[in-house]
Amino acid sequence: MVIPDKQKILTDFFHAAFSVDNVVFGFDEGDLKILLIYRGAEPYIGMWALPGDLVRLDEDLNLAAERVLEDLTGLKNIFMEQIHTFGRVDRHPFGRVITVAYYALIKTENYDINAASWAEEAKWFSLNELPELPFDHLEIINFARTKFKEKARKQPIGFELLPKYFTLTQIQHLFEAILEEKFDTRNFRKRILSMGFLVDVKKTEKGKAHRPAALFKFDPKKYQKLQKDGFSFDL
Amino acid sequence: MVIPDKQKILTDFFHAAFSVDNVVFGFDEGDLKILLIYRGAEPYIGMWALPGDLVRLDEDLNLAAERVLEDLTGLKNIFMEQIHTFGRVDRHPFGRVITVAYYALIKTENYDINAASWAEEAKWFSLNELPELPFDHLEIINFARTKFKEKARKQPIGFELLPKYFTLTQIQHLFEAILEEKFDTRNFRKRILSMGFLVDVKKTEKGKAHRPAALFKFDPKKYQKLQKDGFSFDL
DNA sequence: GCAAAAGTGTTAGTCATACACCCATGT
DNA sequence: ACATGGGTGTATGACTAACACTTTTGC
Repeated sequence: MVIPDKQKILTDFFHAAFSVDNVVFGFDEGDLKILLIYRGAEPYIGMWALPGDLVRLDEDLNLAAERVLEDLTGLKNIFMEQIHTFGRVDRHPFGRVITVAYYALIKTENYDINAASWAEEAKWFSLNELPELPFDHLEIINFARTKFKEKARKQPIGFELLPKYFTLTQIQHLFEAILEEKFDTRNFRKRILSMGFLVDVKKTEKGKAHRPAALFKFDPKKYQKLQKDGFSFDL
Repeated sequence: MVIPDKQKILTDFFHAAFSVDNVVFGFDEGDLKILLIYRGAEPYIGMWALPGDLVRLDEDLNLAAERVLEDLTGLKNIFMEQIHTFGRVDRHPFGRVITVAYYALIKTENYDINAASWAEEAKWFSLNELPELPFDHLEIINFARTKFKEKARKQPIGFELLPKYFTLTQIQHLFEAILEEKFDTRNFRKRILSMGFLVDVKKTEKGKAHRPAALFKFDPKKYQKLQKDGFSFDL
C-alpha cells in the first residue's frame, strides 16, 4: 500500500464542506407538522427548504445544529437527535457538501414564529402537503419520519411535542399521529397511566362545550426512576 | 440576515475533509469480535485503529465505506449500516475532518485475513480486550455496539455473522453474545423455530464427541414473505 | 460405560384485546 | 334538553416463563 504524505492529503482531500439540516416536528390541530423556511439565498433561492446551514471550520457539528435551531426558533434546550448523513457526490451545486441531518421536537405553543432571525420566512407544513423541495430534502424528511416513529415507540419523547399540561385524549391523538395507528381509548389510558410517569395535576380544561378533561404532566424524575428499575417504555 | 455570495462561501467553508470508519463485527469462539488494523501511516502511526479512510471529493459516501471494507476483507455484498457522524472540531490533527461511522457484519469463515490489501496488519479483538485507540474510535465502537444490539433485537441481521449452515445452539450463543442476556434453551428454540424462517437442511454436524446437532439455514425469502404478512422479528 | 452437548412438553400466570354505556359541561 | 367529547370495567384468549430428564455420539 502506498503511504501518502501529509501535504498530498491536504491538497487532495481538504476541499469539501459540510452542513447540518434540521427536520423540526411540531404537533398542532391533531396533526404532525414540520417547519420549512423560504430560501433567501442561492442555491435554490425562492424554494421552501429544511432549515440548515454550512458548518464553520471551527464549529462543533452538534453545536452547529443547535445554532441553526436556536436562530430559527429562539428556543434553547430543545430535544434533538442526529438521524443520518447524506453524501451523494452531486447533491450540492457549489461543490462537495455532505449534510448531517437532525430532527428536533418542539412545543408549538412555545414557538413564537416572529422571535427568530428568520422570522417571516418560516412556516409549518403538514407532512402530506409538502411543497417541492431542493437538494435531497425530501429523502431527509422521510428518514426523519421513520427514525422518529421508531424512537417514539420505545422512548417517551413524544411528550416533547405537547404543552406542559395535557389531557389523555391529547396524548392519544399525538401517538396516533406519530405511529399512524389507532388505539382503543380504554386500553390506551390504562396502559399509559399504568406506566407510572404521568401525574394528575388536579386541574381541568375549561371553556369546552363538553365535560372538562383532567390535566396531566410528564414527570421525568419518575420516568428515570422507573428506567433504573428495569422498566422500558413501549407502545 | 446577511446573504453571503458564492465566492465568500467557497473561501470560508470548503476546506474540510471527511472520512468513513468501519466497525466490523465477527463472531468466533462464542464471542463478538471486531476487526482493527495496525496503522502504517500518520497520524497515529503504529496504533491499532478502526479501518477507515478519507473520502475522495468525487466519491459517494456509502461507496467509500464499501471500498474500505472490500479492500480490507476482499468481500463484497456485506451487510453494512451507517451509525452516526462524529464532528468534534479537534478530532483530527491534520485539520477539520468529520467522520461518518458504519458497522458491518461478516462471516468469519469467509474472511481470509490474507486476501486483502491490508493483509498482515488486520487482527480480531474481543470487545473487552481492546487496545488503546486513536481519534474518537473508542466512542465510535461503543456507539456501534449499542446500535447493533438494538437493531439485532428487532431484525434478524444476526444471521449475517453465522456460517451458511448452523445449529440452534450456535444461534442461541450468538444472540446471547449480541444481547448480553441468557436464554432458556427450550423456550429459545420454540421461539426461533416458530418464527418460521429457519429451514432444517437435514444434515448434522460431524466429529463432535457428543450427539450431533441438526443444521439449519436462514431463508430470506420466507422472512420477506412473513414480513409482508405483518410479522416482525423480536427477541 | 461415561462424558458432553442435543433435544424435547407441560403448566401456571400474566398480559393484551375486545367491547358499550354513563358523565359533566356549554349552549 | 341536547350535543359533545370525557371517562370507566370485565371477561376471554394469547403469549411468556419456569422447569428436568432422555438421547446420541466419540472416546
